[in-house]
Amino acid sequence: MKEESQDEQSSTEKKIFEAARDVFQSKGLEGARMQEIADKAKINKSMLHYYYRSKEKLFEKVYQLSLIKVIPQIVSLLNEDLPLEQKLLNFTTKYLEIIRANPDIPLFVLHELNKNPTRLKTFMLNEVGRKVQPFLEQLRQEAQKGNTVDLPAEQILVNIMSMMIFPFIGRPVLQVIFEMDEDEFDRFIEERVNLLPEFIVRSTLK
Amino acid sequence: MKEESQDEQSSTEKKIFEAARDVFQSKGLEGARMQEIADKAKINKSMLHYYYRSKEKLFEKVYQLSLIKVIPQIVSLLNEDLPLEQKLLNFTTKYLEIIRANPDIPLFVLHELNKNPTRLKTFMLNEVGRKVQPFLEQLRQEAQKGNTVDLPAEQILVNIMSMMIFPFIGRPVLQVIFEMDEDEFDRFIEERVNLLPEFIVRSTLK
DNA sequence: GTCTATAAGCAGATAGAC
DNA sequence: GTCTATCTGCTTATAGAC
Repeated sequence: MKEESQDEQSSTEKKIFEAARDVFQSKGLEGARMQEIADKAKINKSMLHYYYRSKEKLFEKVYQLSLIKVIPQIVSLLNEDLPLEQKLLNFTTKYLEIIRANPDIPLFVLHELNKNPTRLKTFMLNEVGRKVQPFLEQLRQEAQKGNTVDLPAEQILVNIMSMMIFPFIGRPVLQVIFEMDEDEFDRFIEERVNLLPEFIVRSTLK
Repeated sequence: MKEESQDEQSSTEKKIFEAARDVFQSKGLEGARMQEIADKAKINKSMLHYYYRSKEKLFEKVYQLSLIKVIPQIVSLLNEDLPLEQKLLNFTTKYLEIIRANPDIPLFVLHELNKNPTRLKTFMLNEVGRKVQPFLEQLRQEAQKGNTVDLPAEQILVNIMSMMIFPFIGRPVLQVIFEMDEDEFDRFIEERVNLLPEFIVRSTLK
C-alpha cells in the first residue's frame, strides 16, 4: 500500500484522498472534520484511518501534492531558452492554465504556510529560488538595454505573480464587489485568462 | 461593559482583544487556541470567557474590526471628485499605507470568507460594490477618450488590487523565493510602496 | 476491507473560592 | 475582577466482529 503509484490506488483510497483534498483546501487543517471527509467520500469514517493512519498524515499528503501541482511546473517555464517576450507569454499563459485548473490551492497553501512558516520551508521552495534567478537576470539585462519598464526585476516578477494569482484568492470579495454570480465570475476569469498574458507583456516591456 | 467604546475598555479587556487579534489572524478561527490567546495576553484563560463569553464571540469581534479597518476607508478614496490620475495616485498611496499597517488582515479575511462565504456577505461588501461603480464608470469614460489601457474597467481594477494586496498575502513564499530575511523583505515592501502608485498610473493610463 | 461500538484526549466553558 | 479546579462535549483514534 505504501509505495503504490496513483493509478494502482484502490478506488476507496482515491475517493478518500479526493474528498480530503476538497475539504482540507476549503476548510484548512484545523477546520476540516474527518467525518466530513468520510461523508464526502461516501465511506465509513474508520476507513480514513485504515488507509492514512491519522488526520495529520492525510493532511500532509494533500498538502504536499498541492505544492507539487503548483510549484515545479512553473519553474521549468522560466528556464526555457527564449527571448523575454516569448518567455513571458509562454509563462503567463501556461501558469494561468495551471492555477485555473487548481483554483483553491493558492489560498490553501498560503494559509497553512502562514500558520506554520517552517513547514516545508526548504521543501522545494528554495530550489525554486535558485531557478528564478536566471529569469531575474534576464529581466535586468533587458532593463539595461532600456527594453523593460523602469522597476527592479523582483518588483516586476511580483507584479506578474500578483495579477495572475490574486483573482483566485480574492474571488469571494471580488464577486460581491462586482455583483457577479458564479457563472458571471467564471466568465470574468475566462476573459482575464485571455487578456492577461498580452497585457503583462505590454506593461513589462516597452 | 457591553457598550463601552474602545478607550474606556479595561486594560485587561484590551490586552485580550489584541492577543486574540494576533492569534486569530495568524491561525484562523479553528486553528486558534484560547490557551494561546490567554498566554499571549498574560492572563488567565477564564478571563477570556468573563469578558467575551465564548470563543465564537471573541472571534466575531476580531473579524468585524478587521473588516472595518480595511474596507470602508478604501471606498471613500474612490469617490473623491478628482481627475483619474490624481484619484489613482491618491487611492493607491493611501490604500498601501492601510494594508501596510495591517498586513495580516487580507489573508485572514479571505481564509475565513473562503470557509464560510455567506458570513457577512451582505455586511458592508455590497455597499462597497455600489460605491465602486462610479469609479468603474470613470475608467470607462477615460477609455472611450482613448486615455486608458485597452482593458475592461473591472480587469483594470483587479490588476490594481492584485498588485497592492498580493505581496502581503504571499510574503512567506516570496521571501523564500527571493532568499530574503525579514528585514530584507520589509525593505522590499518599502521599495514597493514607493514605486507602485506611480507604476499603476503608468500601466493604467496612456 | 469494511463496519459498529467505544475509548482517549483535548479544548471550550463553567463553578465557586477569594 | 481574577484565580483554581472541574465538567462537558466533541473529534480523533482504536478494538474487534464480520
